[in-house]
Amino acid sequence: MGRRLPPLISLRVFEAVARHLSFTSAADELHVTQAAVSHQVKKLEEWLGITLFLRLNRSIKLTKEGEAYAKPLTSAFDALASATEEILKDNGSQSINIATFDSIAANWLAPRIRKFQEHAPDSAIKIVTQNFYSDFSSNDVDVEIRYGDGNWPNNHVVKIADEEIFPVCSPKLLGRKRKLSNVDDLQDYSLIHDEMVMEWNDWLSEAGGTIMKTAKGLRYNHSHIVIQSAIAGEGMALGRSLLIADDLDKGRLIAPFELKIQSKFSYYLVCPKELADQAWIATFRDWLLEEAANTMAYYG
Amino acid sequence: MGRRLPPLISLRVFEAVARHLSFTSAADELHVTQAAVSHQVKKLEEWLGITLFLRLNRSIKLTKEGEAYAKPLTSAFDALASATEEILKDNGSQSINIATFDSIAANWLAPRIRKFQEHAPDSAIKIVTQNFYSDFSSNDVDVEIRYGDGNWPNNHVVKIADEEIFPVCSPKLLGRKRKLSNVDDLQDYSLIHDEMVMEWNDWLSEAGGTIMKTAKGLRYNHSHIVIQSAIAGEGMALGRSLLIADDLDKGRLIAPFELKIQSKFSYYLVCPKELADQAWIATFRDWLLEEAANTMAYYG
DNA sequence: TCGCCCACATTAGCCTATCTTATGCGTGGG
DNA sequence: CCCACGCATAAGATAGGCTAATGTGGGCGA
Repeated sequence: MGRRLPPLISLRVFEAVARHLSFTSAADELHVTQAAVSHQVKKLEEWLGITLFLRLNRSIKLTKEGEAYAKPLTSAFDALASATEEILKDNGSQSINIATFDSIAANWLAPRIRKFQEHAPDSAIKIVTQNFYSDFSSNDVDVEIRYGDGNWPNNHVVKIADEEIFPVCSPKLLGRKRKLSNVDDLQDYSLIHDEMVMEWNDWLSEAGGTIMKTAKGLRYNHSHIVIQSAIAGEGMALGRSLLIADDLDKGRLIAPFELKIQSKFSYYLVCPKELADQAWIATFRDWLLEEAANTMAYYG
Repeated sequence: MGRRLPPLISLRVFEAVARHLSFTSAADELHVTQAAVSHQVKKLEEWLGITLFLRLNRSIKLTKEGEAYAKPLTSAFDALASATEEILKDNGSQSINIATFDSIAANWLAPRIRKFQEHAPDSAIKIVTQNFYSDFSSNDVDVEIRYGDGNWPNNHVVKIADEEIFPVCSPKLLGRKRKLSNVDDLQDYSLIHDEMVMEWNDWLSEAGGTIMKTAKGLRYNHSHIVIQSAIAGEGMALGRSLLIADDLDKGRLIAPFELKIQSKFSYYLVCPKELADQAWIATFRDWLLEEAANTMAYYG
């Protein structure tokens, strides 16, 4: 047939820029840097031997040729996308099995997964909560959201969010106060211990507080019970930023200090290497990243 | 917008394979190896999580899904191609200036360039014959077909064809004979010397013949005059495979020996690096390569 | 029936296109 | 007037694509 096509990546980038009339926001859409977009547009212009954009100072404009070129490209890429959607949909009653710990499921994923359903209305999503890492050997788990150090060789691993640790409690615990001024004021409160997070004494030492002799207070091995417990006003807990964002937002919990300690653990999406390139996993990954970024944006 | 598209190269490869129903011939169309095609198809299948082809033993077949997928892809790529053609056409009264030596122009390029016109009907093609290499500093020359050693730094250089050197003459010179059995039989004929090619004695020594004491015969510095001279029956000449293919084909020249010596020079397409990626140059390059391959295929 | 060979698959390694980071540049806006 | 916005450019890292070589399975010819 001998169709001669420009470099396809350049074409796609150009098409995106033409829609946005902005290199920068096209870069956003494509998840690359502005520099990459600039390169690709330049490459296409050189390939064609035709200037496609007029670079004004704080904006760009399509040239006459660029204008005429962009339109059919948009339709063509739409066609590619919808053909792809179509084939995925027909085949797409795939059930997506997502494993994760109780706490992540209860306090973060479950309240948000409905939004993902809307992105991928044709897939049957199943959330499997378990308090161990899956080995993906059976077929009940496709991907897993893990909390840990990210070191899981032989798997496809993508970091979703870092985590910060800081004391939280029910507003009623502080009474009229909203803030505490000194870390050592914590000594006055009963502390809730969470075995999934750092020890209070470790946190205090990093925060420059006084180490406590005795570990007084409640002790749980599930963060979401700790959170429930804190909400109930049973004491001061070490909160995990991702998990308690909603509770802070709703006012069920408050953070009496500005101080936040960086956890050595983060959240990761993990799946078998073979699945890493699958379309729906990429979709899920992108959604997760965006959602986690939104959550973390809460902290400013 | 957030279109999710499969890797575009995979898509394109798949589309080609779907048309050809053959990995191998799609590879041909795309100018890559069969292995590359296999990789890309596999990649797309993994990305989608859907098998697109049934691999039978001596053929392949589209699956139901593949079939449904291929159709819209073909249209979409057609759309991309025709949009590209369109913009190039509108802008395409570019004049293409091709420089080359007299001999190449007269004996090879000129008889074929009409075919290229058909490929690129909207461009004004100009052939500039000159007996020196262009430096591309002025704008009268865009690309050049050169005969030489390929060592021209700072330029984009692509080899078009290698060259073989062997004696040729008019059929009438040999009379009833079509072949000569021994290289030393050449001693009986008057020799035409071509300064653009190797010396007869160099050729004889490589061919295992006897060196001649005196350089008898005519001497020219333009191969195409040498060829004319040989056709006119003035003697035996050292023919350059590419240039004399047509004359051999038409019977105006014959080659009395099977023996061919590999020239240390070849034919190259040369252009300034900045132009190397331009669409029409790539078109011209592909056409040249194919045409040269056709010519050389004459020698089997 | 045997073995060849045709087409696609696979593996390992190279290479180049693409991307990133860092920085430059020109100008309109506060 | 100077900042900051938006694109360009340079240099270096990386991943993805390609190749060459080889493997595999089963028709097809002798």
